[in-house]
Amino acid sequence: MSKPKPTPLDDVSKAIIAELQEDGRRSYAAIGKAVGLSEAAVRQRVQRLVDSGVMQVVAVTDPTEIGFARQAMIGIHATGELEPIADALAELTEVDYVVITAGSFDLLAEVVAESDDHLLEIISRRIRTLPGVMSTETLLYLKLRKQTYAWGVR
Amino acid sequence: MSKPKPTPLDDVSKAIIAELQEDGRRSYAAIGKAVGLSEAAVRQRVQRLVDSGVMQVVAVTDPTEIGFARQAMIGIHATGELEPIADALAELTEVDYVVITAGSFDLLAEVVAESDDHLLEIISRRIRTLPGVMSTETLLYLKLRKQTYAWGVR
DNA sequence: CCACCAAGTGCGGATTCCGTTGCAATCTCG
DNA sequence: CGAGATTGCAACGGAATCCGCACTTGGTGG
Repeated sequence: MSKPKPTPLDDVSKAIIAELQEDGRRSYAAIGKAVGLSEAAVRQRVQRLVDSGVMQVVAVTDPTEIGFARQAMIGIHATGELEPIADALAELTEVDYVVITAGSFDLLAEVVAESDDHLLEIISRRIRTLPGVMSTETLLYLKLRKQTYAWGVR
Repeated sequence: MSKPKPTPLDDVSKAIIAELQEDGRRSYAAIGKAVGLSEAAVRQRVQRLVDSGVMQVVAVTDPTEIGFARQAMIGIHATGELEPIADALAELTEVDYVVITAGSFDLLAEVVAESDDHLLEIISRRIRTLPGVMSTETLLYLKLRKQTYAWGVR
């Protein structure tokens, strides 16, 4: 939600995040015991982390398991400013991931669709028509092999 | 964790997942009210969904916020069987995302690293040396614009 | 027909959550 | 300096939640 946070994030908060990366429903009391803080303090910090947009606790799934049959990464070549294009992509509900990159593509967007038709429509009607988009390349997902959220639990 | 799950997943479970995609810490009682089930039934279903590997409730963050400065998507061209390569990539802790794709790349792997040196080491020493990997292309992330987990909350 | 299994409900008791209060350390300026 | 503001944490009590268990209910198959 917010951006004004160049805070480096202290070790205790990192430990709290690590706990919640393992199990997002772990109790504040248990986390407190693990990181050496009271339950209320943990609750406060979690609230702050969520409010500041640093962390969110959510359910994640393999989309194919819940009826989204087609997924693809779209590599995009563009001209001009990239951020407005990224913003436009981000507004599409079928696009769940947008990154600006340095490499052979200017942008990457991950698309989750219900069918081939649906996927085709998103790419050709929603994405390729955006101003600034020169060309796209579709990398259709055949198999999702790993999906982890445990950075920092090294 | 498990694979023996061709279950299509019923509407109630989808609704539960949708609730937890909005807020992973929402109470079982509140979810039960929303989907029309008792608290205990919701608890059972969530437990089952997690145990079967369909869903997990976790904290997610923007890695740059917690000290991982460099991220990149690695596009990989390979020969032979792709699954063993995907498995090998999945074993690397710095790799948080692995997909087998149909397109100009055979595999995509997302890497989270602490520094340029770290990133370089992973790519050149860990990934490019894997048997079957012919060539790689690094798409360095400049800016993560969107990261959503709310499939099904359309 | 009945045993069996899966899934749901109802019900305490233990635990957790949550708002509030109080305290100590740190910041802030005049 | 030093009074006031701010921040972060501990403590606490009432409300809500979680959790395990026993008890229905609705298929399913022998």
